[in-house]
Amino acid sequence: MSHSVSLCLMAVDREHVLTEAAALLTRRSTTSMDEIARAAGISRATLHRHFAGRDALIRALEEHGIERFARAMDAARLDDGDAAGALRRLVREAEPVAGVLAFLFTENQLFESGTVNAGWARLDARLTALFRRGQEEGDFRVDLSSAWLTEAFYGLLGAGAWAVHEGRVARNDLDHSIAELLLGGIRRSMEK
Amino acid sequence: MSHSVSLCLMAVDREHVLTEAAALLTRRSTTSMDEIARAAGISRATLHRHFAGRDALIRALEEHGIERFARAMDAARLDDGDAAGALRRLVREAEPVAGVLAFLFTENQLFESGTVNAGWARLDARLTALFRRGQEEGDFRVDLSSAWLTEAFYGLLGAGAWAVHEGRVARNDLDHSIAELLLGGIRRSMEK
DNA sequence: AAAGAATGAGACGGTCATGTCTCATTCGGT
DNA sequence: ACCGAATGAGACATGACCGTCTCATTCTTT
Repeated sequence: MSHSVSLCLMAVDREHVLTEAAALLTRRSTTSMDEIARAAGISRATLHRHFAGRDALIRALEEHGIERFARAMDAARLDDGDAAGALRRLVREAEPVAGVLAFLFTENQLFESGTVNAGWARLDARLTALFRRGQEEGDFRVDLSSAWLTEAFYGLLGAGAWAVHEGRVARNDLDHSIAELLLGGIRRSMEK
Repeated sequence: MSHSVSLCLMAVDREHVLTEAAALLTRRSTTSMDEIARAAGISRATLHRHFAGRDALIRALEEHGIERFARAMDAARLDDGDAAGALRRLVREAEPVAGVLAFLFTENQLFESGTVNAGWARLDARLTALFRRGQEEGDFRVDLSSAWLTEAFYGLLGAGAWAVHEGRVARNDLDHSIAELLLGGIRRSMEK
């Protein structure tokens, strides 16, 4: 019975292909299947054997990105300690996924088929819950809606990933830059 | 001599076409020339008569967006008063251009022809100068580079425009949401 | 070594958007 | 009313990409 073996190999390939695809598509969202296949070191035929089509590939990438981001949330332990610390941890953990996330966001708009992955709602809910917790604990300001804070989080994460990719921000500074700007804003303040 | 008249009409059409094109392309960056033409109320042939091709249309859109953003900067009087106030004014003035700007950013990546419009550098310079002024006047924190603040500004502006378009943030709150988050951050602070 | 699965290479047809062209029509100025 | 410019409608060729297929080759397993 070679099922388990072949499935295992396919899984490995799948992971690798998705990684390469993400790297290319975040840079240029119109990358062709041929380029993706070549970057992944496989032929276009094999790529089509693993993913029914470009659509399916994007969907798989979406699933993968959602799962990675969910894992980042797990690793950040959003419910532990104060909300600010949790947010800092989340930024650090989510940074590697930022590029894919940004791509999926803009791409989701392209999919006007209406079938949005339910995973997004779960992620949004967890993120919104974090902001709301910070507000309820008196740590975060309440004049900015948690929905907007969620959007802003994604926006800054994407902008940061892009800035690093363009060489305008050092990767080492990224966590600090994003988290500090989000938490403290631009203005200099004496306390806190 | 009917030159002046015809040129005038073409200019009017051009403006209108660019507006419609911007509206469509910000929503879906792969909108076809046909759709753009129909939205602008002209035929595809006429669209091609005004703009040499899709490429030229995007370039014209870029020029238009850059000029609008430059005008927003003028209107915001970046050099007047304290930097925070100037930033607030800029957010307010730049909000209508946010969607186009966001589109042009992601699209510029698609143009890997290397020929980036020099106008971007001028905008970046003015924006960076504002942040630097705030830092030098002791108003803005100095542990975040002005380059990063510039990127973050674009990122938040784009995220805000998107959030409004998706109905997650009220348009009336947008200026306040962006400016306040940028200036003060998420955290609640007693002073300032 | 043999059998079977997976892969690579490439051909093929189909779709879609683009860019160019022509021709009839309409609009505007004189 | 007339004439020229601008437009609309549509045909046409081109090119890119996609999805599918076949066939030879390579590897994996037994």
